[in-house]
Amino acid sequence: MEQKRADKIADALEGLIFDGTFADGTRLDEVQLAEQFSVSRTPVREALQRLAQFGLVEHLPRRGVFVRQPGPVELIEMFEVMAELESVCARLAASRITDKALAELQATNARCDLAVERQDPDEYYRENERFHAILYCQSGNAFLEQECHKLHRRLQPFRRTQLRLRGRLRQSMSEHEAVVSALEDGDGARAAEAIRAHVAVQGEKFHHLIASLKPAAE
Amino acid sequence: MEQKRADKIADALEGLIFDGTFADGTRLDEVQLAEQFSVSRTPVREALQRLAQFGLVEHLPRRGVFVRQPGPVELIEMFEVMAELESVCARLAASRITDKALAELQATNARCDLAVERQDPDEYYRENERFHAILYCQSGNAFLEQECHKLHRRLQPFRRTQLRLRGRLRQSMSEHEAVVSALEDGDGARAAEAIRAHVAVQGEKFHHLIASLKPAAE
DNA sequence: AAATTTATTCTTGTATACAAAAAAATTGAC
DNA sequence: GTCAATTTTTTTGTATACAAGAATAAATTT
Repeated sequence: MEQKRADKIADALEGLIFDGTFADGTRLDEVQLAEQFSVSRTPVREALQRLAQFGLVEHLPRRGVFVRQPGPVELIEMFEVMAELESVCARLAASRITDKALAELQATNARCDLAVERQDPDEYYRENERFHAILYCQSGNAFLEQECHKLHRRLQPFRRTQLRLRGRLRQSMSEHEAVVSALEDGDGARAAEAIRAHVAVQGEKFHHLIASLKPAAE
Repeated sequence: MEQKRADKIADALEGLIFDGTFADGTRLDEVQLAEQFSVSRTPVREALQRLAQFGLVEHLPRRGVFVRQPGPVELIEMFEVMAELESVCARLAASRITDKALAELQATNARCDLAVERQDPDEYYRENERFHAILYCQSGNAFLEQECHKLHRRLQPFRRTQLRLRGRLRQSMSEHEAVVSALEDGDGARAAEAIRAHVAVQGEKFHHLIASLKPAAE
């Protein structure tokens, strides 16, 4: 499991874009990054190409690569797709999920509950991730699972801010329970609707998401 | 819009993988491809990395890149996801589609009909592509549209063989009409179900798909 | 003769060198 | 002084050179 230098650079750059070090529209200079990472331009270029494929940067031929933060509209769209993908997972999982996975889902949810009691957002975050990962897996469709993980990862920085909303943790919990309940009953339609409502950006969440974007948009 | 050499090489390699010139498991030698395309290793490597991101080849560190044709299971999974994505498009389009787009959808379908009459599979193929493209666009979600196009493109070589099934063209046509009819009524659920049934691999299509894979699998 | 270890070769990953294109700057004209 | 044109400089894209790891072949040992 030897990771190439290019991979590590790509990960590092992804982090720097996520945490706002590189604002939207910033040009990423190859030679500058190269000496910053103490490597040649070659691995830097590889990393940038990977980021371009992931949509984090835009590569204009003969012009350079520029950070491409999603705007409000694109973000809403991505969350809509995420909601629909997870909805599909839930519907498929309703008939395909194993007893063991269902038990693990309940256990994960219980740990979420504990995290809410302890007011531990980080722990909640971890268990929440696990909850969704199980759902993806239990769709029984490995390709769908992969696609979900990709988009999930892409939306990660925006979802973290969402969890800081007052009372959001408890509400998120009850939404999880609705999903589990529907899965227990093998009710695909209900499970799909429950997870869609959980993931979709609507109501308060919408305003909070837009507000969190303001600094970067300026 | 000057296309880099690497882009052209990526496209060419994609074609060579699609048409079976490079069978599953084949190692793609950098220097060999480089002299074959009369370029250096650099653009070849860029092209290979792009193909790896698209999932057409697998890149084992320090080992090389190998053609990775999807097996039967993965193919079924991809078609399932495609069906669900298009289903989402249809559901969203039902409430978002413009009158003009609906008219164009009907016109496209009429041209499909003509192509069936003339027994012109190529013409049908083109108009069929257009039908789906309109649907993606009318979801009103540009991100979803992009994702649909990506997967659609990936599945292209496998879908072409499907259209050669006896009587498949006419059946495909009537399925299109069911989608349009539902969209005319603004019935999202019915439109979603219609397009899902249209795209999903089931019944005869399943056997034909598996059969078409046999040569490559050997 | 079989196996293990060592040496050689081959291939990938990285660095550097070069070429072409775009951006910037300087010079010239009005 | 401003605008345009040409030159300079910077930067990307490509080629080549080098280094390190993996596969293979050879040789020595058991």
